[in-house]
Amino acid sequence: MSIPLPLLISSAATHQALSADEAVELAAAFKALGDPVRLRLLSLIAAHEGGEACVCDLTGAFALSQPTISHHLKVLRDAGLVRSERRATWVYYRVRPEAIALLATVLVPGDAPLRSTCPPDGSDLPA
Amino acid sequence: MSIPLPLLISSAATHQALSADEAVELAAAFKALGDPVRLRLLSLIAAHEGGEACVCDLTGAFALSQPTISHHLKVLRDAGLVRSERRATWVYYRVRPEAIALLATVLVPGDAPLRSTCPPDGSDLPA
DNA sequence: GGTCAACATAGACGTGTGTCGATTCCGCTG
DNA sequence: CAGCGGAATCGACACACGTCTATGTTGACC
Repeated sequence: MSIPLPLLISSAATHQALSADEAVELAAAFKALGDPVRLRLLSLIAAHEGGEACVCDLTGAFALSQPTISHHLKVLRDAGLVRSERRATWVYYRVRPEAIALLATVLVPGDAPLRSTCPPDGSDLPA
Repeated sequence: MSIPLPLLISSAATHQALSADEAVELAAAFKALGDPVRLRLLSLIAAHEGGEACVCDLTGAFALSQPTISHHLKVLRDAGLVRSERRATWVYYRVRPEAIALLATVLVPGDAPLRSTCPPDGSDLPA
């Protein structure tokens, strides 16, 4: 009975318009995605074997300097989209799926997905 | 057999890392979402009755000048996230659900959603 | 036709962002 | 300990972005 129309970009909990605070927080994450290099970095990390990649795996994929890649990784990490972990000489980056899933949920409210309609089973986001 | 891990930020069609061209296109859309005012605008439009709102409905929700709101609406329109239509004196804005859904699909590849696992029924994105 | 309201465009200004080269930090290994 | 390679930080610079005021454009109404 709720959800009168293809209601998008809503607060995941209430399915209402975003509050100013929610918007600020979410916009920071989307802003981090708003650069082609960072999108590809995220993609490369996710697609790399084991779901993680060290910086040396990533720098080669771009015609950019190592500090620039490092800067973009920092932006992604500050936005909460990736985690980093030092192991010996190398630093490994890994995607934080909860953060990505939250963004997707905001775009398409969970129990009214656009692409396929599942019977509501009450499952919620992991963590 | 495919999808070794929580594979995110992938090309919707191939489930592989994004190409440079895909990344440029998608980043432009995410960048448009990377501002709190634009996120709230999108949210307000989607939540408004009939799924559309005129500019006069939106300007009152912000402590910003009318030209600034107009500017943000133009950014959203240029990114393909909303449509605008003039009716008499007023211009009505409406969300383009396909565009939003595409972004969500990139974040969480369609047939391996994070939040609920549906039986694959082969349905694809509308339009 | 004149006037008014809704909305868009133009120009200006301060701040933020992406990139670089140079340097520094950290941990391994002779 | 010295040296080396991987990665982060620093400082600088050009450009993009968000906001404003002022002005233009469009359609309705007297």
